[in-house]
Amino acid sequence: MSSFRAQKMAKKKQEILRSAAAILVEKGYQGTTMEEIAAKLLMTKGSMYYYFKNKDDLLFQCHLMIMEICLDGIEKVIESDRNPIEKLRCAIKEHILLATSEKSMFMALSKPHHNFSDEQLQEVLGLRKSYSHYFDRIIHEGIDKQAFGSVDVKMVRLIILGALNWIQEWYDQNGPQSADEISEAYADYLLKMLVK
Amino acid sequence: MSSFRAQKMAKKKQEILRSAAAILVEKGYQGTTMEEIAAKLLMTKGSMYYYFKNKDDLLFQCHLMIMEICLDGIEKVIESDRNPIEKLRCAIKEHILLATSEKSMFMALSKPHHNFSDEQLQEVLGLRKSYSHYFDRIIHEGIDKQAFGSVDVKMVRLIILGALNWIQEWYDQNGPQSADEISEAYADYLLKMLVK
Amino acid sequence: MSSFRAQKMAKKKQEILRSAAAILVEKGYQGTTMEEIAAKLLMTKGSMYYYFKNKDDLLFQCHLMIMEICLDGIEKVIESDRNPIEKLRCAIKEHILLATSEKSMFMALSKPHHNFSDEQLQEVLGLRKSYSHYFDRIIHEGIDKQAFGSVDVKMVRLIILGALNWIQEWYDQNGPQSADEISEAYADYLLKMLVK
Amino acid sequence: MSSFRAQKMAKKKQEILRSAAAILVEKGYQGTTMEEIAAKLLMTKGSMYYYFKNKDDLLFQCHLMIMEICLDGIEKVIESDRNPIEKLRCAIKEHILLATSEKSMFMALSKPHHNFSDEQLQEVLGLRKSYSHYFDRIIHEGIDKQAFGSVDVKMVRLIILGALNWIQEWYDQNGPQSADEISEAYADYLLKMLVK
DNA sequence: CATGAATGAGCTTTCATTCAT
DNA sequence: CATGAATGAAAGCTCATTCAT
Repeated sequence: MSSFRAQKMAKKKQEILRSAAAILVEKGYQGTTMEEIAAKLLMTKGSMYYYFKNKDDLLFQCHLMIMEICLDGIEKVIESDRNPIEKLRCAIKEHILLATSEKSMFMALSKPHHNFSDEQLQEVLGLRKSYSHYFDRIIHEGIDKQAFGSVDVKMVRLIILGALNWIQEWYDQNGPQSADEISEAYADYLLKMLVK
Repeated sequence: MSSFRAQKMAKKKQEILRSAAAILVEKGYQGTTMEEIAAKLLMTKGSMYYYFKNKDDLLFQCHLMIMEICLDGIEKVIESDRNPIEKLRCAIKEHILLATSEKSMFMALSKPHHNFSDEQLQEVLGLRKSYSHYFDRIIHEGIDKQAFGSVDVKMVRLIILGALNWIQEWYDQNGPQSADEISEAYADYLLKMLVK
Repeated sequence: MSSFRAQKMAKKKQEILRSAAAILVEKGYQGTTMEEIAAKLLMTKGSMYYYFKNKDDLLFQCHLMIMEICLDGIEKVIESDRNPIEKLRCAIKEHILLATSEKSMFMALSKPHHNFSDEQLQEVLGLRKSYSHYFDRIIHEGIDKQAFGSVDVKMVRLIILGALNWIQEWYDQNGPQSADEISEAYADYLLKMLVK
Repeated sequence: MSSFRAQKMAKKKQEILRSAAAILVEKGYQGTTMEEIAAKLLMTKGSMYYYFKNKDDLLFQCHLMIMEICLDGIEKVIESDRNPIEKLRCAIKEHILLATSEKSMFMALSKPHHNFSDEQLQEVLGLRKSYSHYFDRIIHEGIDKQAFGSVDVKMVRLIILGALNWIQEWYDQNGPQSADEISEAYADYLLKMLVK
């Protein structure tokens, strides 16, 4: 009943967010206009405001949605019964696949400080931290199980995430390398930093 | 005489560019206003247009300037008589130092495609390619001299530059780690991907 | 049957008008949104358009309703068998009570010229004129019966109505003076202008 | 030098304020658009923002300007060596002349609470209170000197100001009565409330 | 009848850009 | 050369209004 309506609204919101994410990743926050987002969905500017309070809100929800997808992905990896090496390889692959196919804007919005309210910022940073922690956990596990050498966990994680997020800058859907090949190669090289 | 004038103008241009770069890195292209840039230099908006055709031009020159600094840095490294391992270590350190101290916006401006004219874009991409090639040359040299394993040069370079450029996202001047320490650690870990 | 429906509709209309009047008086015509009016009645924006053609119409009907109440009030006073002094005193009291309790927007909407159609404007002005005439009649009656001095009727009426309508600007339901006390005092002072 | 520029800017500001005041009085805050104000001065919307931070600021300065004019007027009356009756008569005349000729919006903007920031509101209310106090002072003086009966000062002042402010609602520059005649009549009648 | 959803006109505001002085 | 001033295009946002269901 009312939940039906609510669900329909939620679907529409998701649709908008998905579409908006692509543009936001492409052009950045300031470079994206509400009109553009609307036009891509054959809507009008005004209609967006039925679903989202304002541009900031839209961007924020975008962030949340993508972060959730990312977190879902890595949580499954964490909970699997793979060994740490395989876990890290999977996490890397997953991240790259999201970043290339789903237009993930994970951590893609530089300096979110300038766009979000304090409250929103806290939530975004919290989720980012969660995601980072999952990576740290895998690395720690590897060290404990002596699969990895005793590295500076935070540093290594920053290197890995940096390398992964940079892919969006140069990845070309029609380029010579498939996302799969890239992720395979990335996983191989990055793991060399860790395995004994 | 006219060269005197020209030199004075060049100085002023440099001054503006240096100041603008800092703000541009902080707030992004669209988030930075001409007024802000002018205010920081105690100028007025209008005056900027004596030195630069328009905002895009300013951004473009900014890019050129920073790229030149970066290229100067790596060229010196290339021409030194260090071995490949030391060269790569130096290049990494140099890049990080520029990225943290000089507020380099090297490659920091994502997707320049949207702001530059075709002509400008070609020049920027050319310089970026030059910079990349220098890294590639060091890696190739390492492989030839059997200091590095036979890696996929382009892939490894992308990983390295990605990791380096990400530093700007989290680096905090007042944080616990100095740029020096970071660069040391980064160089160590990244080299692990390469050395046999 | 149809009269039953009609009656039910009329009731609803009244309900809406009463609620709308309060907000309109508070925030003015332009400051009041259809949504606000609807929300206060737990309706939706769209539903209002079943009862009223548009916002102007709503405002117009609002005016009519309130004017009718005011006119009813003063007509009863006129028809009573009080002497002119008592009639004027009553009329003043009645006006103040309406203005403070019932949130009368009598003449409260300044410059209605900008919101109403010509036709509507004529009707509103007509009713306003009627109301004014009732005051004039009382004053004339007082002069004829030598209860009042021979004043400029229109001028005195304008003074009285101005003083009365201003009350809405400063009246505070929780203030020290009750509407009753205010009306008592106002009547006393205003009558001093008239009585010999 | 710089004061010359500043003075020129101040002049322009005044010019805008004067023009804006007229429209604001006519159409109210929400009904007035920046474009209208600009158009009347053969300017463009954008230019207004060179002189005023935003619409609220413009309105606020408008208020201040008019209040200052009003206060100047009544201060001169207060300081004159007239007797209380003449002072009150002058104050009333002055107010009416301002309200009719100068398009005074003194206290004309109903419910300023909805448009001003707390800080601004305090200042506006402060000035209003000052103006009111001047009237009170005259009335008190009259009572002390036994020119007036012992009336409720606040009440009488509210009646007077209400009557005066209402004039804007019906005054017509081309009407039969001149502002002078009106003010003469108003002063006469209103004083009857006071004199013994 | 009522409403959820969509629309589009209109408003405030920002800002790159221009130009007379 | 530098600047104060002006401009206009474009953005974000609001809201009266409509309409299929």
